[in-house]
Amino acid sequence: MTRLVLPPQATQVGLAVDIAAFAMHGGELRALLVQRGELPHARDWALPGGFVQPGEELHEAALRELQTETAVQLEPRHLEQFYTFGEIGRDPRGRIVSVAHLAVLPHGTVRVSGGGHTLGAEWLSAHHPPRLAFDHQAILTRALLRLQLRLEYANLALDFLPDTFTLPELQGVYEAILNRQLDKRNFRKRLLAQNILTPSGERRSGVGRPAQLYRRAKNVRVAAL
Amino acid sequence: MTRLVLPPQATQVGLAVDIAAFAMHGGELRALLVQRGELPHARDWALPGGFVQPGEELHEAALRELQTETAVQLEPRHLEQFYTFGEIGRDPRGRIVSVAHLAVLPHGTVRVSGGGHTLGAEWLSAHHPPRLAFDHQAILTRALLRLQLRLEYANLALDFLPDTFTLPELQGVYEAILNRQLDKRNFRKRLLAQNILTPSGERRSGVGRPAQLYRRAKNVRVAAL
DNA sequence: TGACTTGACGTCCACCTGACACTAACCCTA
DNA sequence: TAGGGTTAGTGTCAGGTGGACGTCAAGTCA
Repeated sequence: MTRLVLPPQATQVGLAVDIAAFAMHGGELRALLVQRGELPHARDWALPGGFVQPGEELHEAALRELQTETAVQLEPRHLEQFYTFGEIGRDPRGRIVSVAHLAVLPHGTVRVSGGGHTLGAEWLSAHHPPRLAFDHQAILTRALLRLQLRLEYANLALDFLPDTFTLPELQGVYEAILNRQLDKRNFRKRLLAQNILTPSGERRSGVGRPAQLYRRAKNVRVAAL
Repeated sequence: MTRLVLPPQATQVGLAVDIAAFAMHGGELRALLVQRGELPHARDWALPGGFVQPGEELHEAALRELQTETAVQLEPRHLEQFYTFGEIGRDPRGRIVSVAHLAVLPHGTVRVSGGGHTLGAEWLSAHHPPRLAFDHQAILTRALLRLQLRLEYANLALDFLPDTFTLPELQGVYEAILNRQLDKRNFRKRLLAQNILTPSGERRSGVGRPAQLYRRAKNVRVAAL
């Protein structure tokens, strides 16, 4: 085979991935953020992410960075590439192109800890995050939009909850993601009509009337981003 | 300011853009393809595209490549980045990441000519293209899906037509993009209800009953991808 | 036991969508 | 000039969807 070389005008750039990972926490939609330990933007909050290594696929890099920076282990199906940020000047270190990924964290993956070059990792408000490094606010905003779009078709919300859950809890997830209130009755009607929930038979007590517990119906395909 | 350097593990990759450009031609949806003049995949058909140059934004690179390879001059608003293809091995020359763009060619931009390193440029069937180089078939397929999605909300179809057009012509655009037949009466109902068309008063003769000519209504924002 | 809290439920209306068949206007040819 | 060919143009009905809305039910707790 003929020896092939890159043409000289091919720009060499740094290739990175960033991950906007979401979960429910305290009845609120939260994003997984890390506090940077290095320049540039040391001590600022940022999305987890980093450089793709040679021989590594984009989604592999995203999973690895998530793992090392926040100790979150994620399955590939919870990850979706959604936009690539390549603007000149977005990173002071040079031309760095970042392929941004959206991640939905299944309930239980919530324990995080800093690692790698970070000072720590935390779940912070997705709709009102602190000041973010680089162009990460733009990335987060776009990720939220995508998440809201996805919510409509895929039965994505179930991933935010444990195996069994009540309808009001599920509604809470929708409201947290969409950032607006929904009507109780219409919500039930819609969700139950989809036949993706089966009552577990048990009920959950608390304040007020106990709620029926549901689980994902047997034949329902798990949501893939 | 502290001197910043890229960390050593940062993968340097070739950064490219590819463009899936669509137009109507002969009552059919067509994609703009070029015949490669160089290895690899010499003489194969491919999407127009190429390497991003230093100091060049992604969308600028896309517009430039389109211009040099196909002589098509396009406004930025007709261009939308939609997915990034970065799989290892997608290009035999090494790690090359391509940011794929979707382009809608306004009517009249149809004259093309080969240029750059290509043997020629042509409008070929979008739904049944020839064998394509690299992973360009996957890119094209994804672009088509995005185009179909976009068609629903944005009033994207108008860009495929000249200033004045008939309703049957517009319906033809929808059908070509969606790749299925639509009902005349329902189509008219839907489109006219949107108040984005105004009758020009004139009519177009041909075979059969002359059709009313319409134009884009005054206050309608032009579709932006 | 009564007040409070939260869950559960049904109806109505507006709107949208899709299915469906006939008439109208023009051209061309015999 | 009459008739056939061809395409444009129109309305109705049924079913489904989505949103607005109030009331009763089942617990907890003081």
